[in-house]
Amino acid sequence: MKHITIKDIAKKLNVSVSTVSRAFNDTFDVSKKTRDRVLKVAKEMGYYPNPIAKRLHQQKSFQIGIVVPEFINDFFPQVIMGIQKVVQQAGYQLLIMQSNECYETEIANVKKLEENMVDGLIISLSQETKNIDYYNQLYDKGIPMVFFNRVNDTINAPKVVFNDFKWAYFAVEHLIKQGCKNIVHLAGYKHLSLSKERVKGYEKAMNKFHLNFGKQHIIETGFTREEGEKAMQHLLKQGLQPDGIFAANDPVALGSMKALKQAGIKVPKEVKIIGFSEALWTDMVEPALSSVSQPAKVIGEESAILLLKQLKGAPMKKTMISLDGHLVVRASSMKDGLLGD
Amino acid sequence: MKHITIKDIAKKLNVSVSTVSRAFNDTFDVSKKTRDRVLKVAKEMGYYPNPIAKRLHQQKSFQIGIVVPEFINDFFPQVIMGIQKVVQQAGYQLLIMQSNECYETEIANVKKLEENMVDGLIISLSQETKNIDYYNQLYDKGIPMVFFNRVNDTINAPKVVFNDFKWAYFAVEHLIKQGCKNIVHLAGYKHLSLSKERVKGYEKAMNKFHLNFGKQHIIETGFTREEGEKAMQHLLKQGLQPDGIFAANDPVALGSMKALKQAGIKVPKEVKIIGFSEALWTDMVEPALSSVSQPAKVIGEESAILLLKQLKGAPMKKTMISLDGHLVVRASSMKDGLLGD
DNA sequence: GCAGATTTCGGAAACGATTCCGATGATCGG
DNA sequence: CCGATCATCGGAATCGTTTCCGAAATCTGC
Repeated sequence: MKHITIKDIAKKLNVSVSTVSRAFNDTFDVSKKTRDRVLKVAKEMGYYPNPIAKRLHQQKSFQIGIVVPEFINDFFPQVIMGIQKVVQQAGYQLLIMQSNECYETEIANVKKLEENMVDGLIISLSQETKNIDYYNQLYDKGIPMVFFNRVNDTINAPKVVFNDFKWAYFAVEHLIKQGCKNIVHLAGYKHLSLSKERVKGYEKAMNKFHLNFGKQHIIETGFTREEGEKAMQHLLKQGLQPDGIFAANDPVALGSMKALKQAGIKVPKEVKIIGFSEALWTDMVEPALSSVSQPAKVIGEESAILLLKQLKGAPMKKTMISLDGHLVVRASSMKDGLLGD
Repeated sequence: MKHITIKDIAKKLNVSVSTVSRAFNDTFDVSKKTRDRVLKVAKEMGYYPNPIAKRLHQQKSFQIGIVVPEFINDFFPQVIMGIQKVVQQAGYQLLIMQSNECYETEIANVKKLEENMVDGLIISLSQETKNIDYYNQLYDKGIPMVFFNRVNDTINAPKVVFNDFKWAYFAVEHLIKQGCKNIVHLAGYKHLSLSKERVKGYEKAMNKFHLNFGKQHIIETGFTREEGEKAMQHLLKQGLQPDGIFAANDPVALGSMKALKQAGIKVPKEVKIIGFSEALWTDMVEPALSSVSQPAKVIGEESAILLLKQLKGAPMKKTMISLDGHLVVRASSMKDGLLGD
């Protein structure tokens, strides 16, 4: 029942505990003969070092705190998988918390992680979070940190983001090439930098093809299906029917699709739709939803690598890694969609 | 930069460290006056106790290990949320690992958690896992454990499961009441107890209404959409067209739905379908998929409560908690589905 | 063969908390 | 007023490991 310690081995071999410790840590000042003896007996007794004692002595918890807005949708779990894969090899553990898109719980989570003495933090901001003073204070105190995806312009710590601007541009360009001329952008929340970037990408594509009709074609919706549905219904009620929709994410795209169907408007024949973020169910709906795919796992891996560098003491300037994805074109945005009705 | 310890407070107040410790732990042998003094200064200095030192002394890691097959789909993340909610209040942390449905990594994960000296384990077995000797050894050694959902008959530790038998029965009964007479069950994997239970529920309902045509109506499929699609295609090629399908889970149900549509067979008019587990996208497909909803979060909470009881030293007999869900009836299984085509 | 360098190891301090033991001073009853 | 109880606190051990310091023991060169 009781755990075998370094002392038990020392007693059995009539050596000191320091010798046993040296044998395990492979230091220079222990003879090969005694080291082999120690290792052999330790294996026989089923010894493995107590990580808690090690942590206390080395003044390091070997734990990394993670705060994400949620993890019931598939994006964040995939990011976390990427993080886990990288940090596990370096001997670190993950403490995962979720803010539920709420600023107060987000900060409370970070404080709880601080009390647990995590060695570093990886964070994705909640929708609500606008004030990031606390984070900048932490970072300036020297605590290793990385932010991903939900970031903010004023953050000092390094960031890993998706290239929202570029891929929003490609998404809209794709719609235009499929024949759309009157494209509406159902945007998320204005204050998030990812929304800003996507709006910029939308505008650039529209300008390039001389299709820009101004800000009334950009509608702030939020990120849920219900909000997408309502926005579309509102638009139709006003008598405005676009022929293309670029949605902030896949649920919003789906919501707008439902509203169109209910109004008897055919997708993709009359209106073409493309979403964002590549949810797991995009090819299960009908017509199958085109979308922009983000490399969630890679985002996690890159974030973890950046954090590990900081943990090794590497000086980290205000860096930002911007990752690329790819368009997943399906029936909902095709000129002559085979599956469309 | 450096962390404030109990010694710093002791020095500042000219008392011993033991007094400071007593003040925090609220023991009887410290005067209220000095306790208040200590607490006040501690707050001023921003002190909080080092959890690692506490863990070392108390010979407890305050960590709980979790092993699940995967967490990119929504079921397991929801369970984990339930666990987290309960254990966090009791001061425990979660170390989450995934087996990727592979027996070897599952065992490797458990061993890694042992080395990290977790105080207890919560496990959901992989598809592959048949041999559970290692788990029974661990449990007999006295390590607190709870299994959930993916369990096995020979496990000694307490279990928390969904009442698959009962709700499979209700699902099939629902199809029968909607007019189905020739119902096929697309089952998962035979060796899993949840599949066995669902088969039993299917059979009981069929027997009750004198509709049982034997084992050829039960087809082992696995758990993916592709497998559901193939199974259905195979069935149609044989000239066998059921009028109802009870699927092992939602992806399999969706796969069969696709195969039916491609063959020009109308859902739910000609064939009615019900799935299992209530994936997030069930109301996004068309026709919306009926399903059996499992209380994932409650499963997590109950598992955590059972584990905490063991951690407090409560003797735990071979118990099993069986939870109920509810039917979510949508268009895919309705006699006169409004949304059906 | 001996001074000095080198190898190898034991003892003890340290990490930050808890807790047992004993000592001091105050208080109380008779 | 004095022995005994009680409240309050300091000192030290403890948890399991690492690491510094110093001391043997062996080895090197001359």
